Amino acid sequence: MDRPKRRATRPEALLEKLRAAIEDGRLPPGARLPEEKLARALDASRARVREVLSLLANERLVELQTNRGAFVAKPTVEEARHICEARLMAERTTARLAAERATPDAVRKMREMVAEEQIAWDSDDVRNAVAKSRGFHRAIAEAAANPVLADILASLLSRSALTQAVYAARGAAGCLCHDHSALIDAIEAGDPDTAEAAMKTHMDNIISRLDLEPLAQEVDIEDALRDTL
Amino acid sequence: MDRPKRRATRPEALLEKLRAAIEDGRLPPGARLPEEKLARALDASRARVREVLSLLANERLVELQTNRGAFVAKPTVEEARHICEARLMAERTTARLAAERATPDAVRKMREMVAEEQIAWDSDDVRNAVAKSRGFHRAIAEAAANPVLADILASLLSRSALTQAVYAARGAAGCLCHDHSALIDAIEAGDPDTAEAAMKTHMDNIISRLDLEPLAQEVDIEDALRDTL
DNA sequence: TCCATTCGGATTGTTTACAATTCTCGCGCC
DNA sequence: GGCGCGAGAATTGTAAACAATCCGAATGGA
Repeated sequence: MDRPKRRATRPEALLEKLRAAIEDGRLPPGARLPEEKLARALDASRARVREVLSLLANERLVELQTNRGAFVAKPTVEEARHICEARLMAERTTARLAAERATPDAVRKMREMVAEEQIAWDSDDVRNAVAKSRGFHRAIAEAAANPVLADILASLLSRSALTQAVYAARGAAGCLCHDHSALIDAIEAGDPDTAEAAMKTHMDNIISRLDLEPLAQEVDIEDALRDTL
Repeated sequence: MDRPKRRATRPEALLEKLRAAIEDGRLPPGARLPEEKLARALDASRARVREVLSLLANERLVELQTNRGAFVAKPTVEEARHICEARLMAERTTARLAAERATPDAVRKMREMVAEEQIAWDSDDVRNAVAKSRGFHRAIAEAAANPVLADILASLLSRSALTQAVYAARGAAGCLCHDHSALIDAIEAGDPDTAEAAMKTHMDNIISRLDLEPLAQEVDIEDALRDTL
């Protein structure tokens, strides 16, 4: 019963495709998401697209405006800070648990991800490099052997991708592979404290490369133009 | 334009109603959720009910079986452990942040919740008491002033309610108000370390009152009956 | 020339009906 | 009496049509 009759995309695959497109910036923050075009592009019914959009809205990856349609979410500075804070929490715990539970196989996967990330960086394939970086963090979550925690972290990683797209300082996207290596070493050594500390410095690095201060998110028109009158 | 013409329930209100019903056990784990009956009971269209069910499935509060319908989720022992672990993480961070940021108003709300919880306990209204207990934890999350974190915790609280419904040791549901008071004191004093510690012991208490060991979740029929043959 | 208004196209929201699958109950057979 | 089988009912999955709303362009007037 595996004949190619299975036209169209299954619901979860559909969601995954859209999420991936948003995560690596092919659909940038603020982009419009017309139901019918999505349906055609993904070979699905409009109803299904609608459902997927509703799901993504619940994850705060898209914003649903009544009677106006769906848009890729565009986090405010405020929200970006909250996401970073939550992610710091999740990443630290994940690193600690991974150090306690990681199997050799899981460690191998992490190193693999970092290697692929490095290759992508070397060939200036930023999009792919950032994707591999996410893959690395997901690999850690897998090693932590807690699907609930992994889901939380995955969601925060997705939203982080959005904040990076909006607030990344010029030319400074993505992680530093050096940090990654130190992290893996601590996890492989089974040292939770060191792993957590390494993750903390890693996250500090990531956050410090964000431009959360200077952007005036919403300007008051009157204020802005008062002295030009 | 506020005339009562607004028949039926708005989508988010709908979701909230269902979630609440699941949280406080009016819809117990494993319960069937026929779309049409829900639609009638909530005065909504079937399409909308469908969408809400899909949302709740994404939160793992209901399980969606293709062609078979929706059921209130019934966490396995494994999953229950994972939820507890994740919740411990979220609660500790929340308590710490609340201690750093709580306003007098927020503290007042916490005390209010605890008081109402105590009243409910005294009148043997278990369901209401547990609900107030959740409200208390939510109040802390609000004081932590991080909506992202608050959403994560809220989701984990919902799922915790499910695990409690399945695995709570006989007659030992809910939190201990004594713990709550100590926690609030630490938060009010603005002492993050003490608050986090208090929350940790509180969570340890909650978890220790769960029966996660003895239940054989899925029995192998052959094994179970081998020596009776 | 600029602004307000209105009309048409496009997109979203909702309902309806229909197709497919599963469950239940009753019948016949072993 | 118990088991398997099959028809009917009930429920879910899907698609299509309709209604409501919003956006943009063209028109008319100041």
